[in-house]
Amino acid sequence: MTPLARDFYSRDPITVARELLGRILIRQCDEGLASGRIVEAEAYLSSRDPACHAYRGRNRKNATMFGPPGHAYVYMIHARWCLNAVTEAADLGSAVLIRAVEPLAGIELMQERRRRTDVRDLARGPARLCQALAVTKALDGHDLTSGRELWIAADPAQNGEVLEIVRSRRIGVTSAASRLLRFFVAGSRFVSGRAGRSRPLPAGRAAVV
DNA sequence: CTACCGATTGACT
DNA sequence: GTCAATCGGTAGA
Repeated sequence: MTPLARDFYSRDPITVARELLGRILIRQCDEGLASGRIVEAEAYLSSRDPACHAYRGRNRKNATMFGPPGHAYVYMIHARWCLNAVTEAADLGSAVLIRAVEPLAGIELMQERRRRTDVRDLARGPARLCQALAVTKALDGHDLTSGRELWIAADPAQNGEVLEIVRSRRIGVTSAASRLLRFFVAGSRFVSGRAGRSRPLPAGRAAVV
């Protein structure tokens, strides 16, 4: 499982968010290995996006967002951790929030960490995913291209299949709420929020990309 | 030092 | 569907 290279992340966050879907997020630590297929991600567009933590410039908390692309930006919200990948270029502050993965390896480990047995509840949501994969502030600034501890790789089983991707408003954001910067795999049961219930698209709510 | 907030979750009706 | 607990970071006194 070779890690995606820096070039992958050195593109605009919308492209990276879309292309992260279907890739494998891998967590290796003393307890063992756990992984999942990314099925949901959101783009945060630096100074041109009021919902982005970097919108008002650099501070102590968001410093890693302004570091090199391909590094993890981990922050706490409502007493829970969330994982981003820094994108585009250093000093810009754009990133992709990884919102959900479909559990693959290490399911028992994830069940212990989450204290839940239902596989659908293990990593559906940005903070659940971090709990399942033991992602904390300790990994803030970690290099996702290193192939150690935490990284992202292509799915060897995908074989060039094309994913059907749906685009919608981001979840939970209070500013720039109307922008369609959330992407998820159509029909996946492992997507958070209003998604699994795949109804026809009420105009403006979600659109197939 | 205290007050307030949030890119959430889980329990509940 | 609703709603309150959650706690580290930040701002402000």
